[in-house]
Amino acid sequence: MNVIISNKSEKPIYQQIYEQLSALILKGELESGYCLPPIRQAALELRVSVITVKKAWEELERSGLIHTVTGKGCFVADFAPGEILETRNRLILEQLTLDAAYYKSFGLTLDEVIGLLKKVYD
Amino acid sequence: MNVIISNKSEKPIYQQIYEQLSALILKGELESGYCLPPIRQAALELRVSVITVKKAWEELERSGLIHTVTGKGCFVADFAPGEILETRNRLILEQLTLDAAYYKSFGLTLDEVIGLLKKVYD
Amino acid sequence: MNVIISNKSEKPIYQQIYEQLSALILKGELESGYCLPPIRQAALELRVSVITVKKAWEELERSGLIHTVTGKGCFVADFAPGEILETRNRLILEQLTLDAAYYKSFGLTLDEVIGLLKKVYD
Amino acid sequence: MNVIISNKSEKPIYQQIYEQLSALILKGELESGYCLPPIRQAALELRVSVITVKKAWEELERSGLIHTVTGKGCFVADFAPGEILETRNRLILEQLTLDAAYYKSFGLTLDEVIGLLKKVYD
DNA sequence: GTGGTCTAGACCACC
DNA sequence: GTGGTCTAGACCACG
Repeated sequence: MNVIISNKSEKPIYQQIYEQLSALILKGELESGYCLPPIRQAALELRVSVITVKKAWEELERSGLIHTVTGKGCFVADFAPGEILETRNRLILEQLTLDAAYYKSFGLTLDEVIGLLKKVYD
Repeated sequence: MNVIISNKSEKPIYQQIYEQLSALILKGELESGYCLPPIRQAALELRVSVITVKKAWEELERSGLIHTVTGKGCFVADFAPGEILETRNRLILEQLTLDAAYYKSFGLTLDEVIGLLKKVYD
Repeated sequence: MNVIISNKSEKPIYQQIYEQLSALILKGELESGYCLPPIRQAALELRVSVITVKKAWEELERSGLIHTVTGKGCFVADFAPGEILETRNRLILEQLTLDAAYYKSFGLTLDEVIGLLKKVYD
Repeated sequence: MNVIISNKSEKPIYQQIYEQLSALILKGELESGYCLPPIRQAALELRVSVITVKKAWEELERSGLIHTVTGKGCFVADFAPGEILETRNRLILEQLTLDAAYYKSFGLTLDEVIGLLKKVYD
């Protein structure tokens, strides 16, 4: 599953799961048609409630990243060629826009941000 | 006060106040020794609860940005020369490190991030 | 068999099969006495479980549309003259009544519904 | 609240609540800014679990019909002029398209459907 | 007071 | 076996 949960994070657990799985799918590490583990098994592995896992799965389905077949399981969705890249870029751009607003609120110029980014981007 | 509150933001109100005031202080727009308005007056201006304002003030004090004098008011803290810049950079670096981790989780290279950042950084 | 199954439909598979077969019978495309394929063969053709096919067959028998003869097979039922039309109309009227209630709950008049229906009824 | 729940319906309870409330909002019976009852109170009135109500409320928010303010309550959203009509028509058209497909599967002509509709549309 | 999240445990429909 | 729904009850953050 390769999902790490932190109880200390201010983010709700279901969202941590959602974000990590969506990242895995959008990076292509989980291929189309791949069958996710059953929610009850995933709940055991992650040591969270079944409902918490289900909530994350629901978000993934709502985003069009997985497809649920009742009685069979949940499968990574098919993507049209290029669609996966497009979705990835949209998600990242949304985040970047928020981040940029934050930096600007401190009066940072674009060049300053780039300079700092180079330092922390291992 | 120059603080804008949005009920539609997913951020709690006290945090919106905290972030905007800390940005004002760290940008130097509120000088050392400046006296913040009494919380009751600020609450009226911002149309929020006194409790909410108090919580924001407490956060500012915890960050060392303001200093409360009982019975007199809350004052923007004194900063040693350069200290204000240092504090600003520390806050920004913390955020940038988190952001960088997020971008990397999608497999983006530093150059790609910089390219996107240039687009959204008006 | 002329039955199309969609895993992406929100309807359960057995119901998809039931609806399509009942429509075929009520439209007269499957005549009285016609012998349905054995459930195992139907399951292979439709690429679904035998249990699923059996459930659809059971629904058809419950509706009086087919008749099972143990050891021989399942046959489309005999209809008295006019009976098939009557059954068809009863099923459709049940659905139409439900639909009409839904439209009315939004305050639509009969004329508005008819107008919209003309647009979507290719 | 004017919501009627049927345990006999094949539709899940949260969806029944969602559909009826969205109909009320789209019909304009609940005006913009109207504050829905707290989920716990609604749960008592409707004699269902708090979570079930919450699920319905979440769907409403996802559809853009209500707006949740943590700690204050849930309010009927503001609509741009005409937007509410547009949304209403979109929802109804979706349903009508499904219904039309069903009628056509039985071989009904448009005129036949209209004829039957006139009978059941009180 | 409000909503947000999480839990454990149950029953059902479907395959 | 799978997911879908519902329950009661708990704790937290926010105002």
